[in-house]
Formats: sequence, structure tokens, C-alpha cells
Amino acid sequence: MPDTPAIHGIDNSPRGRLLSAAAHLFRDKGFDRTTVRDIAAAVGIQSGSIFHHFKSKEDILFAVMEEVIRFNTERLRQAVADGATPLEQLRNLVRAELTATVGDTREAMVVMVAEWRCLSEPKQKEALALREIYEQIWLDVLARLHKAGAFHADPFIMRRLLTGMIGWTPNWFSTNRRLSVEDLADLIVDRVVGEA
Amino acid sequence: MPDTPAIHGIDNSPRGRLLSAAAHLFRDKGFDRTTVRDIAAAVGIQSGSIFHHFKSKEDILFAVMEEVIRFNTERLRQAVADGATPLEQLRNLVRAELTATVGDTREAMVVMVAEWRCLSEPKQKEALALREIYEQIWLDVLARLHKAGAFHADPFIMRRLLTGMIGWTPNWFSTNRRLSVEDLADLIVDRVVGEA
DNA sequence: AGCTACCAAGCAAGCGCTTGGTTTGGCAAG
DNA sequence: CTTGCCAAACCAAGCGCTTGCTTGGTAGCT
Repeated sequence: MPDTPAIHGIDNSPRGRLLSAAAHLFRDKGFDRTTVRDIAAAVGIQSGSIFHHFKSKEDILFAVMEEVIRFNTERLRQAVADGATPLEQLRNLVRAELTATVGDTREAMVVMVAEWRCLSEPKQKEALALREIYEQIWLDVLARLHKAGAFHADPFIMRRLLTGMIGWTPNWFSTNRRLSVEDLADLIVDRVVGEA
Repeated sequence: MPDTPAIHGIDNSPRGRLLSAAAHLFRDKGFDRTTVRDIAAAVGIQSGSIFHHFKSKEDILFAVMEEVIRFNTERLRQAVADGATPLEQLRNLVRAELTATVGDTREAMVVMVAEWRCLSEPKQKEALALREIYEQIWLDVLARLHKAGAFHADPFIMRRLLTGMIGWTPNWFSTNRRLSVEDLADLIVDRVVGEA
């Protein structure tokens, strides 16, 4: 029963432990190369027992994504609420998404972007609906900044560049290096409101 | 015999057609969800006949990656050679990688980042060696710019932010929109040498 | 008694790949 | 111009294995 480190926002129930283990394995080997036998072994049960908690392997993947989107959407809401000015809100948003991406929900976030197409089309649509709520929070703040003249480019495109910059960080950022999440967030914010 | 659109830098031999078709399918459904029967059907042959050209399914994936890295490394070299100043070289590099990423080698580029871990470890190392040559071209130009005072951040980190911005473009950029590759390149270059 | 959580066994389908043999196109000797 | 030949390209069939998932039953707690 090798316990996998829990993911922030996922509880300690049998179902929750299954989710954390699955997220870990999905990130490591990908959804398709992870067998239900792998997941079962990671929490110390038989492979068939998984289907008492989830009705299919795809459902596990979907649950991982759903949980991480919901949890981080709430985090974004907090980030905006905690900012007095649009610029402060942007900085908080970048910090929040960075924390999600290389911090406490790292594995699940990586799985979400990497294994998106492993979902059936109906499930993709379901997840997309949740994702759009998440994105709207970003777009609102960016639109406010744009209106205030903080940058000239299209807010939509700016969000996409930000998504790219932040989404790539798991491939290189290491927590135990000298560059902190806060410093990296500042660096990224500067790419938007460009003060060289 | 549904012909898949060829990828730039891959010839028209039976092997080349197999590679193009495979790249297309790998991008669409992922490496694991693509069967050798799918690939065979895409070029109109029997599944077993594939192993006359490649000794394993993994070899097909590796060949796709190898071809696209080699081809685009040469493109980067041209981009640097065509630039008179470091800033011009950077702009050319961004344009070149954007063209590779959303243009003529799009499918193969997407496959390379998305299906990296589907390679066995030895093959990963082989591909990584090629990739490092590619990256060094970027780092040289960025280091020169940094020395000249064009930006203050660490060139390594700047390259990673660029990789993220450019690497994410296939998920949103469309060639038939009003934003051209050149304009997007300029926008991205401005994120580096920040003139707001 | 009834519910949640689990086990032991295995089925049907799909997978990568092998095998042995056949077609095809080019090309040099007669 | 024919003939014989060879290698590249391909076919038809299927083997052995892994996969997601099902089934029927059991242990333990309330």
C-alpha cells in the first residue's frame, strides 16, 4: 500500500486516495499506459474493486480533472478578491495559477492539459464548461487592465500567451531552486505590463 | 487510400507517406490510441506490411520526431544567418519556430511535445541530444541579446517562457484569422525586449 | 439486516508483431 | 525484344498477450 502524496483539494476517502494515486500515475505514464491494475496496486486493492467507486477508467480521469478545475477556480476567485487594483489582481492570478501548476495540484494540472483528448467527446464538453468559468475570471481582469491602458495587445491573445508561459513551467520549474514562485510571477507579469 | 497532407521535410517514399500519416494520427488521437492498423489503413496497406519499413511502432514515432527536429534545426540556423543584428535574429527565430509550430510541420511538432514519454528511455536520450542542439541556437542568440542589455531576466528562463508561449499556439492559433504569423512573432518579441 | 468496501477469477476484445508466401518494377544477359 | 532474376513492397492469417470490465461472493461495521 504505497501511499501517493495527496493532491490539494482531494479528500482522504477511499475514492479520494484512488484519485490522488491515479493522478500521479497518469502524470507519470499517461492515461493510456496506466492500467487499472496499476491504480489498484498503488492503493493496495484488487483491480476489480476500482469499479465499485468509478464506473469506468475514463470516469477516474474525468473526476481528477473536475476536482482540480473546481478547486482552482475557487482559488482564482480568492486571488481576484484579494487584489485592490487590477494590476494587483493580475499578479495574484499569476501567482495562483503558478501555485496550482507547479505546487499543490501540480500532478492533476499536468494531467488535465496532457490527457485532455483521452476523454470522450461528451465528457470533454462537460469539462470545457467548467474550464470556461475558470477562463472568464482571467479575461475579466485582463480586459479591465487593457481598458486602463496597462497593455495594448488583445486581452484574449494575452491570456493565451500567459497560458503557454505558465502551462509550460512544470517542465522546468523546480521548487528548491533560487527562483521562487513569487519572483517568477513578477517576471511573468512584467511580460504583460511590459516595463522592460 | 485517403492521402494525408504531407509534412514539410518528409519525402514521398512509402516510408515518408507512412510517417506523414502516422504523425497526423498521433496528433489526432495520441500515440497509444493509434493502432498500427489505423496507420496502415491511412496509407492503404495491411497492418503487417508496416513492419517491412519500421521494426516497431515506437520506431515510427521516433522517426517522426527525428525528422522534424533535424528539419527545424536547419530552419533555425537559416533564421540566425539571415539576421544582421541579435534583435533581428531573435525575431527570425520566433518566426521560424512559429512557422514550424502552427505551419508546415505543425502536426509533427505537436506530436513531439505531447508524445515524448511514449518513447523508451534510450530513444528519449537520442532525441534529447538532437533537441539540445536545437535549443543551443536559441540560447546563443538570447545570451547575445542579454549581454547587449536588451532584457534583464535570465536568458535560460526567457527561453522557457518563449517555449511556453510558442508551444501553446497550436491550441488556439488559426492561419485564416486576421492575426498573421509575423504579427504574432512581433507581439512575442515585444514580450522579451519589452517596449510595452 | 443492510450497507460499504473489497476479493478471486476470468471473459471478450483489441493490441503489437510474426510468419510464409505473393506481387511488382527495373534491368541485365541472351 | 524477350527472358530470367532479384529485391522491395505488400498480403492474409493469426499467435500470444494485455486490457478494461464483469461476476458472484465475502468480511466487517452499524
